[in-house]
Amino acid sequence: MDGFEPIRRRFKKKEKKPKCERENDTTRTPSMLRRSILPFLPWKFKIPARCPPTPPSTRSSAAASAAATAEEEVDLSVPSSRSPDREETTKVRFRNPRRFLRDPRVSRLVFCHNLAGRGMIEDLRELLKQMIVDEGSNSSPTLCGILSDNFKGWDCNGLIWDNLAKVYAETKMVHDALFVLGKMIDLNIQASILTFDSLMYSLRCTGLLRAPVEVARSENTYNTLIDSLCKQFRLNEAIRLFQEKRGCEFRPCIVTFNNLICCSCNMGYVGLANSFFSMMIKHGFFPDKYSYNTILHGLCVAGLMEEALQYSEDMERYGVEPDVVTYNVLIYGYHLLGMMSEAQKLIQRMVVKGLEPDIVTYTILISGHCRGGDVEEGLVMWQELLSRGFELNIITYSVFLDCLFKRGRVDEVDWLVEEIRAVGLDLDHIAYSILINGYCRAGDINRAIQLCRIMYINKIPPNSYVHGAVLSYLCKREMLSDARWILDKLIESGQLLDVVLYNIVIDGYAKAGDMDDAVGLYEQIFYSGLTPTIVTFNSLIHGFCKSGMLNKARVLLHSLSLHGLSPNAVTYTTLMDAYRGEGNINVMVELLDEMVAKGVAPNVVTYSVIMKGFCEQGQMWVSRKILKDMYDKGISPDQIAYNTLIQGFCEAGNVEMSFFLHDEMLQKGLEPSPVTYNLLFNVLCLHDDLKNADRLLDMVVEKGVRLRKFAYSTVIQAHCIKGNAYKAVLYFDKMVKAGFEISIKDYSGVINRLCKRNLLNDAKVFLKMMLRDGIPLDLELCVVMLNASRRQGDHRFEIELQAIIITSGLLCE
DNA sequence: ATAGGGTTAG
Repeated sequence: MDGFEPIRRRFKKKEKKPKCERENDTTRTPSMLRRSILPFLPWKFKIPARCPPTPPSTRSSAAASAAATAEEEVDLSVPSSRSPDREETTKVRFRNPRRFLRDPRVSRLVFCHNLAGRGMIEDLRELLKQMIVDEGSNSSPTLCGILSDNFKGWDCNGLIWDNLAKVYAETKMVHDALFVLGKMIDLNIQASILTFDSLMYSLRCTGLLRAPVEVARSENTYNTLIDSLCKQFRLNEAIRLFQEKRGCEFRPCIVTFNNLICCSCNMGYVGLANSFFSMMIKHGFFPDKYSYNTILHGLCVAGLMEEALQYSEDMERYGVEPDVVTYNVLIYGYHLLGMMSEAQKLIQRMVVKGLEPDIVTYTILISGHCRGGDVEEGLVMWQELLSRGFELNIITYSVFLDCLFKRGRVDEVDWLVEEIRAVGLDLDHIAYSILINGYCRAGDINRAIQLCRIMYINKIPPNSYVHGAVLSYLCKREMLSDARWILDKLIESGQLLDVVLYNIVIDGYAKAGDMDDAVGLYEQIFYSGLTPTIVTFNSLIHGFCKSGMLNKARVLLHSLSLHGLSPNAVTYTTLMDAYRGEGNINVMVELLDEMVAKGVAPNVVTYSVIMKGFCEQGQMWVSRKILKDMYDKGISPDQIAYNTLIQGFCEAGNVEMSFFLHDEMLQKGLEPSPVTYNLLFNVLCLHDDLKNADRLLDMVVEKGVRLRKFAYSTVIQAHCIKGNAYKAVLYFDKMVKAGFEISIKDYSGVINRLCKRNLLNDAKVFLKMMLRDGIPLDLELCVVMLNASRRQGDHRFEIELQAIIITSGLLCE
């Protein structure tokens, strides 16, 4: 009975595995555990007393075969279907039970039928896999013989055959799998699509791909085969088979067309999907809701909203009613384009049509709002979702977790994870990677690594997203040798790595100005059998620009086509920014022209770079015009675009225009950023307009805007310079209350300026605050105050300061 | 058989 223990535990808790990691995953402990347990299963058979075991000496092969004709009834003890802890007895008829029940293969196949009967398919497969491993390759004739001789007519017998074929396929014993499949055809047992899938997967690198076609040539085989190829993203082979066999050997069905459309879309070939759509109509099929929804999805993902809407109108015209999926697909399309207002309009339309938004609709909306920076609206949606009583799933929770991280609300993550656990959901590999990415970005590498460990414990090994998060963390902190060490270890492990991981480290080198290592790693990409992407080149171009090798960068731009790559907006913007940095506006504009000529659309960053370039040349009004053009071109300027222009006008001393742009931001629904306020406070203070600076500060704080420390200290120091010590103290206090960490620099900035204006008594107020906060004096600040006290003849303070200098040992440093 | 979540570059 001992051997049952781990198995029994499995009855109680069913574990879920991420779909994509099911295949090929041999490191999962449960299966290793099970594999080591299963051969020792203490399966008990009670051989009837009237049928004593044959003494070994009399067991000749002749006797055995003679006895094999008799059929006898045997009692079998099996775990009870109601309670796995108990056993129950089943009567089974066998030909020659003595012989067969001593054969472990037979007893295991009995167990297999028992498991299948109770729907425990995973355990069934595990047991079959163990048998196959024990028997080795070319064991299929023996096992098939036992199955067909003794188990014909048993319930679930077909299931055993099917899974035997599947497990052989999974164990890469393809010849055995094909043998079983052939026997199944003889016995008229239908093989499942899952089995075909497994076989196809095992055969994909061998020359045996045709084999299943040879053994299983039913009307439906080609459809199954094409579906299976589509599921494995082997579009070329699917199309080849479709073209070769269409008309003569099989008639495609609507599902096959839908699968071909789906696969084409998933691989990014929407045009091809369109052709299949037309071809389907030519074959006399009416596209159904799956056909429409699938192609709509493909169009939406490709950003072709207009065509998608066209299809959705056709759909209605031809009497295929759009359903929730249709609307969700369209809403997702708008989400991808960042057009959440259009998405909202669609919701209204679907409600008018009597369709209720479901959990997927809400997930898309929350994700869209949070990604667009409107977390408040995301929260409203989240509340609505909760109030509707939907049962939340891990995807919805993941979206919300990601929102929290992206808005820097890291302390709220814990309770959400707590809630996920409380409702009985398990974190999956995406949820983990969101957490790990979030913690890495928040700088909490310890939490991230702790989560990696938990992933291993839960048998969800960290994947490329997780490795990428850790590598980015290290690269951002210029811990490049550590990043490289990890990357090398991953390369050594022999698995084909995601080129993104190379990109991250190459970018790290480029940003650090280490172009030798950047180029070295770039070459390693080819050694690893991978291909660089446009991101790889953009990082290299950025690196060359940063190192002042602009010509090299430009040459790289023009060599992209040799690698089959096209420059994108980032490529051009990087180069344009570099030439701008050198004050070479001409080349910047030249590159812009080249970019437009090549059909690469400038984006909001490109425009910001151009505006900055013109501002730096004193042409603010040209920049202002560019900002207006952006609206005409349908590109919404972001905070950085406005800040760039505001900075231009600030540096030109045009306070009025700076504030005009600030107001325009608010009017356009764009929340000014902390940088916007830094610029505005700075320009007011430079122009001695402290009245307005105070007013703005009070107003903004009142509104709950979180300012940077720079904004406070700008105003405080301006007051010091003007000698408004009272105001300086007031705002210093507000800065402290806002929770900023105050250092000696903040105090010395204030004290310096007060001393310069001979406001020694006010300087003393700050000195007291500073000592009260436990911040030690430094020599420089002492000397400043010492000189001021001498100038003002404050001998007492002078002596006090001298004493401080001597007793604190500042002179010895 | 169709829909929703996570990495890299300016």
